[in-house]
Amino acid sequence: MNIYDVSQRAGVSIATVSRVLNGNPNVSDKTRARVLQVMDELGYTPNVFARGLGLGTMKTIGIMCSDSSDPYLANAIYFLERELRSNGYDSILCCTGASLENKRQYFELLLSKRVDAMILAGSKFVEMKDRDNAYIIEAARELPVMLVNGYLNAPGIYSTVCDDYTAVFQAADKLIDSGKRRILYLYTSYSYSGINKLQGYKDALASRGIPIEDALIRQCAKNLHAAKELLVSLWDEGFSFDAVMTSDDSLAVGAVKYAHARGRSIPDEFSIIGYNNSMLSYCTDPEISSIDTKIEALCITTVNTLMGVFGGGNVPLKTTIAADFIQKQTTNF
Amino acid sequence: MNIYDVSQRAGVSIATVSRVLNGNPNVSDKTRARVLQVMDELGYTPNVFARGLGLGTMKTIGIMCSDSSDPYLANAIYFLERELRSNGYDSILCCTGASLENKRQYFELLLSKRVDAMILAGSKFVEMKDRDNAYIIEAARELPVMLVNGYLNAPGIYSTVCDDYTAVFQAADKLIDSGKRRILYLYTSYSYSGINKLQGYKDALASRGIPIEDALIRQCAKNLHAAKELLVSLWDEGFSFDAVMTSDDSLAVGAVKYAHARGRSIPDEFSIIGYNNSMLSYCTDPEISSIDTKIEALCITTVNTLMGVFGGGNVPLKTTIAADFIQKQTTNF
DNA sequence: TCTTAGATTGTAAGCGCTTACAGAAACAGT
DNA sequence: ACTGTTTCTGTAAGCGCTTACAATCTAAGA
Repeated sequence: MNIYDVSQRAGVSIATVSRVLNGNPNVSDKTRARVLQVMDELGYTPNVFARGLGLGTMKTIGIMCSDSSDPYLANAIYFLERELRSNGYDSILCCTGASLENKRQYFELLLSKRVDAMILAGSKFVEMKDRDNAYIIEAARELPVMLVNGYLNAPGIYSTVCDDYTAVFQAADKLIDSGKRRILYLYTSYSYSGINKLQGYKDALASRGIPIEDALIRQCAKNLHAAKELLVSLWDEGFSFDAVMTSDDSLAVGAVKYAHARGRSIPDEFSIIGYNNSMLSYCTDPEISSIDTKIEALCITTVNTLMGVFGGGNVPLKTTIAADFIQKQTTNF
Repeated sequence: MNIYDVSQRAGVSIATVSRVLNGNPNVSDKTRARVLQVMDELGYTPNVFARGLGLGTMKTIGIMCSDSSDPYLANAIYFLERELRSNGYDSILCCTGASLENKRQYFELLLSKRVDAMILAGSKFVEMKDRDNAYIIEAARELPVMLVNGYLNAPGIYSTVCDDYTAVFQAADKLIDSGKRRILYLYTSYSYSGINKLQGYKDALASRGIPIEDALIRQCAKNLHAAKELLVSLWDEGFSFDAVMTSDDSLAVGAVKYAHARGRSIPDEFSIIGYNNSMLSYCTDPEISSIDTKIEALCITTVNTLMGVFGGGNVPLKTTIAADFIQKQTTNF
């Protein structure tokens, strides 16, 4: 059943039906009502392909995320999806994995689907080397590219970021207030937000006159057991520390396990601060104090910004949202 | 740039280009090579709308899940997506939330997008009341509907399920072997798999001559704190139990918290078995023994079955996959 | 060299919709 | 009643692709 059937039954031309479909005001109320009724009677739904062909758009946004099984990103997907839908857009999801080549490939794939915009969820999409981001920058000339928690300075690329720097700075500051001096910093990768977090840590220490020791700053696979083992081995080597901040909750879970394994008492003797305030931070005993990056707000802002771009409004290229420190049981502020 | 440009440049007709695009064998090798080269030179990608219009399909599968932030479903999404893509299909994801009305609505939405099939991930899509499933059964007359871990007996509905019954039966049996007699069963909902799990529990007890007490079978919100509170209050009321099995890892995490709160020693005095073997079960200390439902295998099978359906093969309506018991630290088998 | 089947390619008619443009209808002003 | 406007509707030309069918070419056999 197609637009022609509807037009026949309603006794009008297909152009009129199409106008009704598209909310064109040049249709008399009477005609519009009749057409709508016929559509309803027939249970007509327009063919999206034909529509897309004519309009050149299918009201679909491409969402890329590096790993939907990361609870943080899974949440992001959920919120992005919900917000897009409430604005009348659908989404095509691509989980790219970590490899740059995959990201490029999936990106192309989404572009070939003629999506109206791309949302890259998670900071993993911005590479350190500029030339590795060329494919994004180039695409942004054709369609809006939205980065959730990432930043690239190029026309057509809109960023919604969390103020990770301040969040970590303040959290570290509180740790220092609570008497900690040897604060370990565990991070998983040098992404846009990863760099900001690390800088927040360094500046907080510096601002309190605490020397920054490279040995206290450690990279670690994003895996709770890896984090636990790292801390255990550092400790067993005699390396001392009285708190740990991590760039991700999963590492903080590992820190709790380390503390249990080596009998360190939390939070007084040993404090832990995670990041993302994900479900993981509620699973351990004690529950992990963590930084809530307001993922829902980030996603809402991202979609609102995108709609602004579609609407032709003058939209800021970068929006920053403040994070919240969520005090649970691994700190005693 | 379109197929016409390519045809011009390659000195052939658009029909030939189209044939190359579709892998039609009636093209000489020489011509094919030339066309492919021109496509490459021009960076040509076919317009999906036009293609969809012509073919009546866009090689897109609708995926519905009730909640992508559930780690189990997030994983499912990841695997489904990956498998579909490797078969040349894209996916449109819808996270429906719990309400039946939403599910219906999103279902319609995906149908209107002319997806080639629907995958419903998670057992939450099969309602207890048959008439609430009517919309699915009806849709299955038009296009394949795949249930991941759910079962509906109707033409066109293909199920890939985990053998939850046996998994729970055997796990309960081992608990009994290890000396437990008062085994609490915590479940979140009466879904297809929920019913099977519960039956496995009951039959295991019955087969060992242990009476089934209704008071030992408890429903609980899917929330670790709710589970903890439930156990704490049962215990404080003097209700005794020496093990707990849950229909979801999140409840098992709550059980660990309860054990810590009330000083019960795991696993000897108190054993815990979770379900899904998700990341949550690795976060606690001790880590939770859990049942691995082979989500990856389920997803692979689902997609393979779907491809079989597309290929016109004779495909079983229901495939069952065995689960694995993963022994960690909350049991001592 | 002439046929002829088989391989290859081209022509043109859709697929269902949008929309520029033209035409009809309605209405007000004279 | 006659124009000039304004409002509404219809016609028809795409959008870029697929594919049935017709046309052409090739090469083997007579």
